[in-house]
Amino acid sequence: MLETFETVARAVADPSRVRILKLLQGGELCVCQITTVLGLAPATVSKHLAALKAAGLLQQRRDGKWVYYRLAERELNPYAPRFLALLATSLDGDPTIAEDCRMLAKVNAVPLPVLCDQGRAALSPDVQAGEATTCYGGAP
Amino acid sequence: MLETFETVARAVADPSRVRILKLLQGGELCVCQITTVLGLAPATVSKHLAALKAAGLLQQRRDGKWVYYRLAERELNPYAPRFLALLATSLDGDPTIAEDCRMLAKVNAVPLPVLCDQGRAALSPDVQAGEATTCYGGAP
DNA sequence: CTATTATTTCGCTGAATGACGAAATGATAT
DNA sequence: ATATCATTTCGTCATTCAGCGAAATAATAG
Repeated sequence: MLETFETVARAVADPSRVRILKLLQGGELCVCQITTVLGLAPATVSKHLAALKAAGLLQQRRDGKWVYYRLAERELNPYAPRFLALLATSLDGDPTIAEDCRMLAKVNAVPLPVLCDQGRAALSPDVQAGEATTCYGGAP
Repeated sequence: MLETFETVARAVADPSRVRILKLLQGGELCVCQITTVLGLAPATVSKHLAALKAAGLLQQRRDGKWVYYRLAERELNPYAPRFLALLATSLDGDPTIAEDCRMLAKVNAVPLPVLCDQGRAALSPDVQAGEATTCYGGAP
């Protein structure tokens, strides 16, 4: 029980994993999308996702070649929902999280095959003016 | 901001530190009391307490030779109260936490000078029957 | 069946950390 | 001042872990 709690707490105690969780507040994303936003190696991201899933914070879904992750709605770990709730109302003003959010908007504009192939090189060099790059419910 | 969050999350992501926080739900305790309950070296406990304090989860008070720690009521870290609230309603059924609670009852029965001097050797060999060793509001 | 592609696992390295004993600090008491 | 005692800091060791590249796996495409 203490160990169960610790697993979730440890999962949340890493900035990269928090960034992933905040990204997924906007809905499910495939691994290559997350990888591109974070700017980390696929192996690293995959490990983080495995840790978050092991903590009951994420769920997985396979669609063809792509694996999509989303915030857990199933309660595998009794503490997971509480940490997710805490996170849902935290860090929205953080510059890194905000930047990730902007980056996600760009990533969403690129088809998956192109994104997976080219990574960040597939992104538009700058945000198009006039486009409402809303993130997920938060203020700009 | 992300770093501020991380500091609290990391502080909570260790079982010894969680045990300390749960112990302090019953009110302030001096270092030697915490040390005795946890069964760890004073140096180790001191470091944990410093980490918890740095995370804004604890406050300190000196009374003569003794230093008392308590859960922070001052908001030094904006995320600290939320983690404390989460912890307040967590782990009450955990065996380790429950055992710590029983141990605390014994510790409270010993005067501080004796406890600091003798450590666990000062504790009664077993719980006295008929004594209501209530912990902190939780069910037995 | 054989690429090709997305993701995961493996093996490694450098950095962070929990544990302890020993020494330093802060405070009281003699 | 000197001694004593509680706590903290320092130095060390073993373990853990984030990050990466390379190799393995899983799934589609040809």
